[in-house]
Amino acid sequence: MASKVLENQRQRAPSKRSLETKSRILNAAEAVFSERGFDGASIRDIANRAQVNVALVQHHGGTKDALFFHVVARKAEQLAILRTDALIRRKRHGPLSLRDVLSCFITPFLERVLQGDPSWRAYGRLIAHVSADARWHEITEKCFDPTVAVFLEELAVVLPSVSRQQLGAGFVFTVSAMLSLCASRWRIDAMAQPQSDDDLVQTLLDFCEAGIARAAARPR
Amino acid sequence: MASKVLENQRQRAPSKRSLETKSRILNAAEAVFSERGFDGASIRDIANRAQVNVALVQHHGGTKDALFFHVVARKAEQLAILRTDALIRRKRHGPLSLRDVLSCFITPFLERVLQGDPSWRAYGRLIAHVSADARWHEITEKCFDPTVAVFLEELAVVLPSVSRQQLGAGFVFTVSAMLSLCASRWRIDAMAQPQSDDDLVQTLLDFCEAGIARAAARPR
DNA sequence: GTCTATAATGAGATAGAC
DNA sequence: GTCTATCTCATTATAGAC
Repeated sequence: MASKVLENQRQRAPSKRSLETKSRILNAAEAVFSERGFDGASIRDIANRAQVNVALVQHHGGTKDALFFHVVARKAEQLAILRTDALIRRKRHGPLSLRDVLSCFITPFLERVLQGDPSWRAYGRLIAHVSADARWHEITEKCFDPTVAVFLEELAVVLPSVSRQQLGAGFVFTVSAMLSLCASRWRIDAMAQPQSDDDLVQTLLDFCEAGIARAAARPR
Repeated sequence: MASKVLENQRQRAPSKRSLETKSRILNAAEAVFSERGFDGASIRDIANRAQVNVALVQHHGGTKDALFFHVVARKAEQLAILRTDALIRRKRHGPLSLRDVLSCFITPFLERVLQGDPSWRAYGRLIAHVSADARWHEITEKCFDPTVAVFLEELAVVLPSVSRQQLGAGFVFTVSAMLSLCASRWRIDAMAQPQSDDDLVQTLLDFCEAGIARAAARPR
Protein backbone atom coordinates (compact mmCIF):
# COMPACT_ATOMS: atom_id res chain seq x y z
CA MET A 1 0.00 0.00 0.00
CA ALA A 2 2.54 2.50 1.16
CA SER A 3 4.92 1.53 -1.61
CA LYS A 4 2.20 2.09 -4.17
CA VAL A 5 1.75 5.71 -3.03
CA LEU A 6 5.46 6.36 -3.18
CA GLU A 7 5.65 4.90 -6.63
CA ASN A 8 2.85 7.15 -7.82
CA GLN A 9 4.60 10.21 -6.49
CA ARG A 10 7.88 9.29 -8.05
CA GLN A 11 6.45 8.50 -11.43
CA ARG A 12 4.82 11.94 -11.88
CA ALA A 13 7.53 14.22 -10.55
CA PRO A 14 6.72 16.91 -13.15
CA SER A 15 4.24 15.10 -15.32
CA LYS A 16 3.79 16.01 -18.96
CA ARG A 17 0.30 17.26 -18.28
CA SER A 18 1.51 19.66 -15.59
CA LEU A 19 4.12 21.14 -17.88
CA GLU A 20 1.49 21.84 -20.48
CA THR A 21 -0.77 23.33 -17.85
CA LYS A 22 1.94 25.55 -16.46
CA SER A 23 2.85 27.01 -19.81
CA ARG A 24 -0.84 27.41 -20.69
CA ILE A 25 -1.20 29.42 -17.51
CA LEU A 26 1.83 31.56 -18.30
CA ASN A 27 0.57 32.22 -21.80
CA ALA A 28 -2.85 33.15 -20.52
CA ALA A 29 -1.34 35.41 -17.87
CA GLU A 30 0.77 37.11 -20.53
CA ALA A 31 -2.30 37.80 -22.63
CA VAL A 32 -4.50 39.03 -19.81
CA PHE A 33 -1.83 41.17 -18.14
CA SER A 34 -1.03 42.76 -21.47
CA GLU A 35 -4.66 43.57 -22.16
CA ARG A 36 -5.71 44.80 -18.77
CA GLY A 37 -2.53 45.68 -16.90
CA PHE A 38 -1.57 44.21 -13.55
CA ASP A 39 -4.40 45.67 -11.48
CA GLY A 40 -7.01 45.24 -14.17
CA ALA A 41 -6.22 41.56 -14.60
CA SER A 42 -7.65 38.99 -12.25
CA ILE A 43 -6.47 35.51 -11.45
CA ARG A 44 -9.91 34.36 -12.46
CA ASP A 45 -9.61 35.92 -15.93
CA ILE A 46 -6.32 34.13 -16.34
CA ALA A 47 -7.73 30.83 -15.17
CA ASN A 48 -10.63 31.12 -17.60
CA ARG A 49 -8.39 31.94 -20.52
CA ALA A 50 -6.11 29.03 -19.66
CA GLN A 51 -9.19 26.79 -19.29
CA VAL A 52 -7.93 25.78 -15.92
CA ASN A 53 -9.23 25.90 -12.39
CA VAL A 54 -8.68 29.09 -10.38
CA ALA A 55 -6.69 27.33 -7.70
CA LEU A 56 -4.28 25.93 -10.26
CA VAL A 57 -3.11 29.38 -11.22
CA GLN A 58 -1.97 30.01 -7.69
CA HIS A 59 -0.54 26.52 -7.45
CA HIS A 60 1.67 26.88 -10.53
CA GLY A 61 2.22 30.60 -10.58
CA GLY A 62 2.36 31.48 -6.91
CA THR A 63 1.11 34.88 -5.84
CA LYS A 64 -0.13 37.37 -8.40
CA ASP A 65 3.08 39.40 -8.15
CA ALA A 66 5.24 36.35 -8.62
CA LEU A 67 3.22 35.29 -11.64
CA PHE A 68 3.62 38.73 -13.19
CA PHE A 69 7.35 38.70 -12.63
CA HIS A 70 7.61 35.21 -14.08
CA VAL A 71 5.72 36.26 -17.21
CA VAL A 72 7.95 39.26 -17.80
CA ALA A 73 11.14 37.36 -17.06
CA ARG A 74 10.38 34.43 -19.32
CA LYS A 75 10.70 36.29 -22.61
CA ALA A 76 13.17 38.81 -21.17
CA GLU A 77 15.70 36.01 -20.87
CA GLN A 78 15.23 35.00 -24.48
CA LEU A 79 15.46 38.64 -25.48
CA ALA A 80 18.71 39.24 -23.63
CA ILE A 81 20.28 36.36 -25.51
CA LEU A 82 18.90 37.43 -28.87
CA ARG A 83 20.18 40.98 -28.42
CA THR A 84 23.66 40.18 -27.25
CA ASP A 85 23.97 37.45 -29.88
CA ALA A 86 23.07 39.96 -32.57
CA LEU A 87 25.74 42.26 -31.19
CA ILE A 88 28.41 39.56 -31.14
CA ARG A 89 27.55 38.39 -34.62
CA ARG A 90 27.75 41.85 -36.11
CA LYS A 91 31.01 42.56 -34.33
CA ARG A 92 32.66 39.85 -36.42
CA HIS A 93 32.26 42.02 -39.50
CA GLY A 94 34.36 44.88 -38.19
CA PRO A 95 33.73 47.86 -35.91
CA LEU A 96 30.18 48.77 -35.10
CA SER A 97 28.36 51.86 -36.30
CA LEU A 98 25.85 53.74 -34.16
CA ARG A 99 23.09 52.27 -36.27
CA ASP A 100 24.44 48.77 -35.78
CA VAL A 101 24.23 49.12 -32.02
CA LEU A 102 20.70 50.47 -32.12
CA SER A 103 19.61 47.87 -34.61
CA CYS A 104 20.95 44.99 -32.53
CA PHE A 105 18.87 46.25 -29.62
CA ILE A 106 15.71 47.15 -31.46
CA THR A 107 15.37 44.62 -34.26
CA PRO A 108 15.30 41.36 -32.28
CA PHE A 109 12.47 42.82 -30.22
CA LEU A 110 10.40 44.55 -32.86
CA GLU A 111 10.65 41.89 -35.52
CA ARG A 112 8.89 39.56 -33.09
CA VAL A 113 6.44 42.06 -31.65
CA LEU A 114 5.32 43.50 -34.96
CA GLN A 115 5.15 40.14 -36.65
CA GLY A 116 2.05 38.00 -36.32
CA ASP A 117 2.93 35.96 -33.22
CA PRO A 118 0.19 36.96 -30.76
CA SER A 119 2.30 36.01 -27.77
CA TRP A 120 5.04 38.48 -28.69
CA ARG A 121 2.51 41.13 -29.61
CA ALA A 122 1.05 40.77 -26.12
CA TYR A 123 4.52 40.86 -24.63
CA GLY A 124 5.25 44.14 -26.38
CA ARG A 125 2.22 45.81 -24.85
CA LEU A 126 3.10 44.30 -21.51
CA ILE A 127 6.61 45.74 -21.57
CA ALA A 128 5.30 49.14 -22.60
CA HIS A 129 3.09 48.94 -19.54
CA VAL A 130 5.92 47.82 -17.25
CA SER A 131 8.28 50.45 -18.53
CA ALA A 132 5.88 53.36 -17.97
CA ASP A 133 5.35 52.54 -14.31
CA ALA A 134 7.91 53.19 -11.60
CA ARG A 135 6.20 50.51 -9.55
CA TRP A 136 7.93 47.84 -11.64
CA HIS A 137 11.33 49.38 -11.10
CA GLU A 138 12.68 46.16 -9.66
CA ILE A 139 11.47 43.99 -12.51
CA THR A 140 13.05 46.32 -15.03
CA GLU A 141 16.25 46.25 -13.07
CA LYS A 142 16.47 42.48 -12.98
CA CYS A 143 15.16 41.70 -16.44
CA PHE A 144 16.43 44.46 -18.69
CA ASP A 145 19.08 46.61 -17.07
CA PRO A 146 21.95 44.12 -17.53
CA THR A 147 21.41 44.13 -21.29
CA VAL A 148 20.96 47.88 -21.34
CA ALA A 149 24.30 48.30 -19.59
CA VAL A 150 26.01 46.27 -22.30
CA PHE A 151 24.50 48.39 -25.05
CA LEU A 152 25.32 51.65 -23.26
CA GLU A 153 28.95 50.56 -23.21
CA GLU A 154 28.83 49.93 -26.94
CA LEU A 155 27.33 53.36 -27.51
CA ALA A 156 30.13 54.90 -25.47
CA VAL A 157 32.68 53.16 -27.71
CA VAL A 158 31.02 54.39 -30.88
CA LEU A 159 30.53 57.95 -29.61
CA PRO A 160 33.40 58.61 -27.20
CA SER A 161 32.86 62.38 -27.24
CA VAL A 162 29.33 62.17 -25.88
CA SER A 163 28.73 62.40 -22.12
CA ARG A 164 27.15 59.56 -20.19
CA GLN A 165 24.20 61.81 -19.42
CA GLN A 166 23.56 62.39 -23.09
CA LEU A 167 23.91 58.72 -23.93
CA GLY A 168 21.63 57.72 -21.06
CA ALA A 169 18.98 60.20 -22.10
CA GLY A 170 19.29 59.21 -25.76
CA PHE A 171 18.92 55.56 -24.86
CA VAL A 172 15.81 56.15 -22.77
CA PHE A 173 14.27 58.21 -25.57
CA THR A 174 15.10 55.42 -27.99
CA VAL A 175 13.55 52.74 -25.83
CA SER A 176 10.39 54.76 -25.29
CA ALA A 177 10.05 55.48 -29.01
CA MET A 178 10.52 51.78 -29.66
CA LEU A 179 7.84 50.86 -27.14
CA SER A 180 5.46 53.41 -28.62
CA LEU A 181 5.24 51.06 -31.58
CA CYS A 182 3.87 48.38 -29.28
CA ALA A 183 1.26 50.47 -27.51
CA SER A 184 0.53 53.37 -29.85
CA ARG A 185 0.92 52.09 -33.35
CA TRP A 186 -2.78 52.66 -33.93
CA ARG A 187 -2.11 56.33 -33.38
CA ILE A 188 0.50 56.50 -36.12
CA ASP A 189 -1.75 54.59 -38.46
CA ALA A 190 -4.63 56.93 -37.64
CA MET A 191 -2.60 59.99 -38.65
CA ALA A 192 -1.79 58.83 -42.16
CA GLN A 193 -1.89 55.81 -44.43
CA PRO A 194 -0.66 52.76 -42.52
CA GLN A 195 2.83 51.71 -43.47
CA SER A 196 4.60 48.37 -43.49
CA ASP A 197 6.33 47.05 -40.40
CA ASP A 198 9.65 47.24 -42.13
CA ASP A 199 9.24 50.88 -43.12
CA LEU A 200 8.21 51.71 -39.59
CA VAL A 201 11.26 50.06 -38.08
CA GLN A 202 13.53 51.85 -40.53
CA THR A 203 11.85 55.15 -39.71
CA LEU A 204 12.39 54.46 -36.03
CA LEU A 205 16.05 53.60 -36.55
CA ASP A 206 16.53 56.74 -38.65
CA PHE A 207 14.90 58.81 -35.96
CA CYS A 208 16.91 57.45 -33.04
CA GLU A 209 20.19 57.28 -34.91
CA ALA A 210 19.90 60.93 -35.91
CA GLY A 211 18.75 61.90 -32.43
CA ILE A 212 21.71 60.32 -30.70
CA ALA A 213 24.20 61.41 -33.36
CA ARG A 214 23.10 65.00 -32.79
CA ALA A 215 24.47 64.81 -29.26
CA ALA A 216 27.85 64.06 -30.74
CA ALA A 217 27.65 67.07 -33.03
CA ARG A 218 26.60 69.39 -30.23
CA PRO A 219 28.32 68.29 -27.02
CA ARG A 220 26.83 69.55 -23.78
CA MET B 1 -41.22 75.59 7.27
CA ALA B 2 -41.35 74.91 3.57
CA SER B 3 -40.06 78.38 2.77
CA LYS B 4 -37.12 77.83 5.08
CA VAL B 5 -36.08 74.72 3.11
CA LEU B 6 -36.35 76.55 -0.18
CA GLU B 7 -34.32 79.44 1.14
CA ASN B 8 -31.60 77.09 2.30
CA GLN B 9 -31.43 75.49 -1.11
CA ARG B 10 -31.31 78.82 -2.89
CA GLN B 11 -28.68 80.37 -0.70
CA ARG B 12 -26.14 77.59 -1.32
CA ALA B 13 -26.70 76.94 -5.00
CA PRO B 14 -23.05 76.11 -5.53
CA SER B 15 -21.78 77.10 -2.12
CA LYS B 16 -18.20 78.12 -1.59
CA ARG B 17 -17.60 75.03 0.49
CA SER B 18 -18.81 72.74 -2.29
CA LEU B 19 -16.54 74.34 -4.84
CA GLU B 20 -13.60 73.79 -2.58
CA THR B 21 -14.68 70.23 -1.99
CA LYS B 22 -15.06 69.48 -5.66
CA SER B 23 -11.62 70.74 -6.56
CA ARG B 24 -10.13 68.98 -3.54
CA ILE B 25 -11.65 65.78 -4.90
CA LEU B 26 -10.30 66.37 -8.38
CA ASN B 27 -6.84 67.12 -7.02
CA ALA B 28 -6.90 63.99 -4.89
CA ALA B 29 -8.12 61.91 -7.82
CA GLU B 30 -5.32 63.30 -9.97
CA ALA B 31 -2.74 62.31 -7.37
CA VAL B 32 -4.10 58.83 -6.71
CA PHE B 33 -4.74 57.96 -10.35
CA SER B 34 -1.23 59.08 -11.23
CA GLU B 35 0.32 56.96 -8.49
CA ARG B 36 -1.67 53.79 -8.89
CA GLY B 37 -3.23 53.92 -12.33
CA PHE B 38 -6.94 53.66 -13.02
CA ASP B 39 -7.47 50.11 -11.81
CA GLY B 40 -5.09 50.40 -8.89
CA ALA B 41 -6.80 53.51 -7.57
CA SER B 42 -9.91 53.24 -5.46
CA ILE B 43 -12.59 55.78 -4.76
CA ARG B 44 -11.80 55.27 -1.09
CA ASP B 45 -8.17 56.21 -1.54
CA ILE B 46 -9.31 59.33 -3.30
CA ALA B 47 -11.85 60.17 -0.60
CA ASN B 48 -9.26 59.70 2.11
CA ARG B 49 -6.71 61.86 0.37
CA ALA B 50 -9.33 64.57 -0.17
CA GLN B 51 -10.40 64.20 3.48
CA VAL B 52 -13.93 63.76 2.33
CA ASN B 53 -16.59 61.12 2.70
CA VAL B 54 -16.62 58.28 0.19
CA ALA B 55 -20.09 59.07 -1.05
CA LEU B 56 -19.10 62.64 -1.83
CA VAL B 57 -16.62 61.51 -4.43
CA GLN B 58 -19.37 59.83 -6.37
CA HIS B 59 -21.69 62.77 -5.78
CA HIS B 60 -19.26 65.32 -7.24
CA GLY B 61 -17.30 63.20 -9.63
CA GLY B 62 -19.87 60.74 -10.89
CA THR B 63 -18.73 57.24 -11.81
CA LYS B 64 -15.08 56.28 -11.60
CA ASP B 65 -14.70 56.50 -15.38
CA ALA B 66 -16.27 59.94 -15.51
CA LEU B 67 -14.04 61.15 -12.71
CA PHE B 68 -10.98 59.88 -14.55
CA PHE B 69 -12.01 61.60 -17.74
CA HIS B 70 -12.71 64.80 -15.87
CA VAL B 71 -9.27 64.76 -14.25
CA VAL B 72 -7.50 64.25 -17.56
CA ALA B 73 -9.61 66.83 -19.37
CA ARG B 74 -9.19 69.56 -16.78
CA LYS B 75 -5.50 70.21 -17.38
CA ALA B 76 -5.72 69.11 -21.03
CA GLU B 77 -7.84 72.16 -21.73
CA GLN B 78 -5.31 74.46 -20.14
CA LEU B 79 -2.58 72.69 -22.03
CA ALA B 80 -4.28 73.06 -25.39
CA ILE B 81 -4.48 76.81 -24.85
CA LEU B 82 -0.92 77.11 -23.62
CA ARG B 83 0.41 75.19 -26.60
CA THR B 84 -1.50 76.98 -29.31
CA ASP B 85 -0.82 80.33 -27.65
CA ALA B 86 2.89 79.59 -27.71
CA LEU B 87 2.56 78.77 -31.40
CA ILE B 88 0.69 81.95 -32.20
CA ARG B 89 3.09 84.10 -30.25
CA ARG B 90 6.14 82.69 -31.94
CA LYS B 91 4.57 83.04 -35.36
CA ARG B 92 4.60 86.81 -34.91
CA HIS B 93 8.39 86.76 -35.15
CA GLY B 94 8.50 85.31 -38.63
CA PRO B 95 8.30 81.81 -40.08
CA LEU B 96 8.64 78.85 -37.76
CA SER B 97 11.57 76.48 -37.65
CA LEU B 98 11.16 72.77 -36.94
CA ARG B 99 12.55 73.36 -33.49
CA ASP B 100 10.05 76.16 -32.87
CA VAL B 101 7.15 73.85 -33.58
CA LEU B 102 8.48 71.10 -31.33
CA SER B 103 9.33 73.56 -28.60
CA CYS B 104 5.86 75.10 -28.60
CA PHE B 105 4.43 71.63 -28.07
CA ILE B 106 6.90 70.30 -25.56
CA THR B 107 7.93 73.26 -23.44
CA PRO B 108 4.55 74.36 -22.04
CA PHE B 109 4.05 70.80 -20.84
CA LEU B 110 7.49 69.93 -19.53
CA GLU B 111 8.22 73.21 -17.85
CA ARG B 112 5.23 72.56 -15.62
CA VAL B 113 5.72 68.84 -15.16
CA LEU B 114 9.43 68.99 -14.37
CA GLN B 115 9.07 72.02 -12.15
CA GLY B 116 8.12 71.63 -8.51
CA ASP B 117 4.32 71.84 -8.77
CA PRO B 118 3.20 68.43 -7.49
CA SER B 119 -0.11 68.62 -9.30
CA TRP B 120 1.56 68.94 -12.69
CA ARG B 121 4.12 66.28 -11.78
CA ALA B 122 1.26 63.94 -11.04
CA TYR B 123 -0.46 64.94 -14.26
CA GLY B 124 2.65 64.08 -16.22
CA ARG B 125 2.72 60.55 -14.86
CA LEU B 126 -0.99 60.27 -15.45
CA ILE B 127 -0.70 61.20 -19.10
CA ALA B 128 2.19 58.80 -19.59
CA HIS B 129 -0.14 56.14 -18.23
CA VAL B 130 -3.07 57.19 -20.42
CA SER B 131 -0.95 57.37 -23.52
CA ALA B 132 0.51 53.87 -23.13
CA ASP B 133 -2.89 52.20 -22.95
CA ALA B 134 -5.17 51.72 -25.94
CA ARG B 135 -8.04 51.51 -23.49
CA TRP B 136 -8.00 55.31 -23.17
CA HIS B 137 -8.13 55.79 -26.89
CA GLU B 138 -11.25 57.90 -26.60
CA ILE B 139 -9.89 60.20 -23.92
CA THR B 140 -6.77 60.81 -25.99
CA GLU B 141 -8.92 61.53 -28.99
CA LYS B 142 -11.03 64.11 -27.23
CA CYS B 143 -8.40 65.76 -25.08
CA PHE B 144 -5.24 65.78 -27.15
CA ASP B 145 -5.84 64.93 -30.79
CA PRO B 146 -7.21 68.34 -31.79
CA THR B 147 -4.01 70.03 -30.64
CA VAL B 148 -1.90 67.32 -32.20
CA ALA B 149 -3.62 67.92 -35.54
CA VAL B 150 -2.71 71.61 -35.39
CA PHE B 151 0.93 70.84 -34.73
CA LEU B 152 1.07 68.17 -37.42
CA GLU B 153 -0.10 70.80 -39.91
CA GLU B 154 2.67 73.10 -38.79
CA LEU B 155 5.21 70.32 -39.23
CA ALA B 156 3.92 69.74 -42.74
CA VAL B 157 4.47 73.42 -43.53
CA VAL B 158 8.02 73.38 -42.19
CA LEU B 159 8.94 70.09 -43.88
CA PRO B 160 6.86 69.92 -47.07
CA SER B 161 9.00 67.16 -48.58
CA VAL B 162 8.28 64.70 -45.80
CA SER B 163 5.39 62.25 -46.12
CA ARG B 164 2.49 62.28 -43.69
CA GLN B 165 3.49 58.82 -42.55
CA GLN B 166 6.94 59.99 -41.63
CA LEU B 167 5.61 63.06 -39.86
CA GLY B 168 3.05 61.03 -37.97
CA ALA B 169 5.63 58.50 -36.85
CA GLY B 170 8.09 61.24 -35.90
CA PHE B 171 5.45 62.99 -33.86
CA VAL B 172 4.48 59.84 -31.97
CA PHE B 173 8.14 59.10 -31.25
CA THR B 174 8.54 62.67 -30.02
CA VAL B 175 5.54 62.49 -27.74
CA SER B 176 6.64 59.19 -26.28
CA ALA B 177 10.17 60.47 -25.67
CA MET B 178 8.66 63.53 -24.00
CA LEU B 179 6.49 61.37 -21.78
CA SER B 180 9.43 59.19 -20.85
CA LEU B 181 10.68 62.18 -18.88
CA CYS B 182 7.51 62.01 -16.77
CA ALA B 183 7.55 58.31 -16.01
CA SER B 184 11.15 57.20 -16.50
CA ARG B 185 13.33 60.09 -15.49
CA TRP B 186 14.66 58.04 -12.61
CA ARG B 187 16.07 55.67 -15.19
CA ILE B 188 18.04 58.38 -16.93
CA ASP B 189 19.31 59.67 -13.62
CA ALA B 190 20.29 56.15 -12.60
CA MET B 191 22.47 55.73 -15.70
CA ALA B 192 24.65 58.77 -15.10
CA GLN B 193 24.95 61.90 -13.00
CA PRO B 194 21.55 63.60 -12.78
CA GLN B 195 21.26 66.66 -14.98
CA SER B 196 19.23 69.83 -14.72
CA ASP B 197 15.69 70.03 -16.03
CA ASP B 198 16.75 72.58 -18.58
CA ASP B 199 19.58 70.46 -19.96
CA LEU B 200 17.24 67.51 -20.18
CA VAL B 201 14.64 69.45 -22.15
CA GLN B 202 17.29 70.76 -24.52
CA THR B 203 18.63 67.24 -24.98
CA LEU B 204 15.11 66.07 -25.77
CA LEU B 205 14.55 68.88 -28.26
CA ASP B 206 17.89 68.15 -29.93
CA PHE B 207 17.01 64.48 -30.15
CA CYS B 208 13.57 64.94 -31.64
CA GLU B 209 14.52 67.78 -33.95
CA ALA B 210 17.35 65.74 -35.41
CA GLY B 211 15.16 62.66 -35.61
CA ILE B 212 12.44 64.37 -37.58
CA ALA B 213 14.86 66.37 -39.72
CA ARG B 214 16.46 63.11 -40.80
CA ALA B 215 13.23 62.12 -42.48
CA ALA B 216 13.56 65.22 -44.64
CA ALA B 217 17.09 64.29 -45.62
CA ARG B 218 16.18 60.73 -46.50
CA PRO B 219 12.66 60.69 -47.90
CA ARG B 220 10.86 57.38 -47.90
C1' DG C 1 -24.40 68.99 0.43
C1' DT C 2 -23.12 65.81 3.58
C1' DC C 3 -23.27 61.70 6.09
C1' DT C 4 -24.18 56.56 7.60
C1' DA C 5 -25.31 52.23 6.27
C1' DT C 6 -25.58 48.74 3.23
C1' DA C 7 -26.26 46.38 -1.09
C1' DA C 8 -24.03 43.71 -4.65
C1' DT C 9 -20.19 42.14 -6.54
C1' DG C 10 -15.66 40.42 -7.21
C1' DA C 11 -11.12 39.97 -5.66
C1' DG C 12 -6.79 36.83 -3.85
C1' DA C 13 -5.76 33.18 -1.17
C1' DT C 14 -6.13 28.62 1.20
C1' DA C 15 -7.87 24.13 3.27
C1' DG C 16 -8.80 19.70 2.34
C1' DA C 17 -10.97 15.89 -0.48
C1' DC C 18 -9.69 13.05 -4.27
C1' DG D 1 -1.80 17.71 -9.66
C1' DT D 2 -6.34 18.89 -9.63
C1' DC D 3 -10.72 20.35 -7.94
C1' DT D 4 -14.58 22.24 -4.82
C1' DA D 5 -15.69 25.10 -1.36
C1' DT D 6 -14.98 28.79 1.38
C1' DC D 7 -12.60 32.53 4.04
C1' DT D 8 -11.63 37.23 4.21
C1' DC D 9 -11.39 41.32 2.47
C1' DA D 10 -12.04 45.45 -0.56
C1' DT D 11 -14.40 47.29 -4.18
C1' DT D 12 -18.20 50.59 -6.59
C1' DA D 13 -22.44 52.28 -6.11
C1' DT D 14 -26.76 53.68 -4.00
C1' DA D 15 -30.62 54.57 -0.63
C1' DG D 16 -32.14 57.40 2.73
C1' DA D 17 -31.57 60.27 7.15
C1' DC D 18 -30.23 64.88 8.37
